[in-house]
Amino acid sequence: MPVTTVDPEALRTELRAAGLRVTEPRLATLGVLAEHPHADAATVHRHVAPQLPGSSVQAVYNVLADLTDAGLLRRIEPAGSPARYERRTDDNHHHLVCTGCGRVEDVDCAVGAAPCLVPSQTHGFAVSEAEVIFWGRCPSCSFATDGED
Amino acid sequence: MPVTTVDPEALRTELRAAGLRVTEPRLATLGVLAEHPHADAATVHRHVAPQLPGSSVQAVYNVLADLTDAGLLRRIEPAGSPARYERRTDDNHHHLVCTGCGRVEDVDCAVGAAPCLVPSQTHGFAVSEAEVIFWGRCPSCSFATDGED
DNA sequence: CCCTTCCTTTGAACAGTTCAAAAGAACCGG
DNA sequence: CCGGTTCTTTTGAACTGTTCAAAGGAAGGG
Repeated sequence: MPVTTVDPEALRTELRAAGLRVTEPRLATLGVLAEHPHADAATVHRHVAPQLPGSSVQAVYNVLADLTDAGLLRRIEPAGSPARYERRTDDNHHHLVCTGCGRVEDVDCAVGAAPCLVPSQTHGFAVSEAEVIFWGRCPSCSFATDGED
Repeated sequence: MPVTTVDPEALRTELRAAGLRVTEPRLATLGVLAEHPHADAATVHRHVAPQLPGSSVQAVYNVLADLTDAGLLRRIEPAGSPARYERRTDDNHHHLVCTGCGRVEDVDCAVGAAPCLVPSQTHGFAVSEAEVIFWGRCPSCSFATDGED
């Protein structure tokens, strides 16, 4: 199951397998996310627009929502950032988010399956997933700590 | 360092210690959060309003922002929920969030100090905190899984 | 090739939050 | 105890990111 493919043929297959129709906006969106992981809706639209003149931001939102529902995309919402989307849905990994610029990087999880962590108290909850976000300063922002905050 | 105090005297001391002036809106907000941990801005306002007639939602936002900056409150933003605030700032604990109703519960962290977890790859980031959110269904929502989703 | 279903577009609306200026209250000094 | 300065609150509006709804258009099965 390729996860960062840009090959249109593979994208077609992925869409069909998920029970979705193959359309240009969807192919373009998946293509953009393959090259720009963790892009938000506005970023996806910015990169999709040149290939699909006249496409709207709302169209991107629709596509992203459909693909997310179908399990082809995973949506992450770090505090203070707009929602971001990524194609790595098959593994359980975590994120490293820069408190300065919002940059997001993937961090592999030691345990492959969710939930990789178990809470010490469950309060009766049926826990399905453990979401981990590591907050820190990326290399670029570490040098510019003065003016910030 | 009391953390769930409603005693006005202790709240005063806390504010002064943080270098903030003691005002009714702030005392009321801290009081509400002591009784309703993980309340969002609207909820805080709803509980503050009766004691302080004429207070606005914006006033609550200001107070919450000030107290958060001063370190008296911690702000958490689970995906899909408005920002929530809590008074437990001195320990490093995590959260259990219900995917059905958004209910939030505290989960103690095995390791007291942040970051309690270390990422397997740092990508050059200076990691300061590991935020963990356990997603699941609370007891009430577990019974009503049918209609949902 | 047609029909049904799903998708995209368009336009508007919405929630949560933030911004800015003026009025008011808290604290420090005398 | 009182005045002045500084910090807070109020008021009103604006903004971002996102969602909703109706109508036109395209994809895919027969």
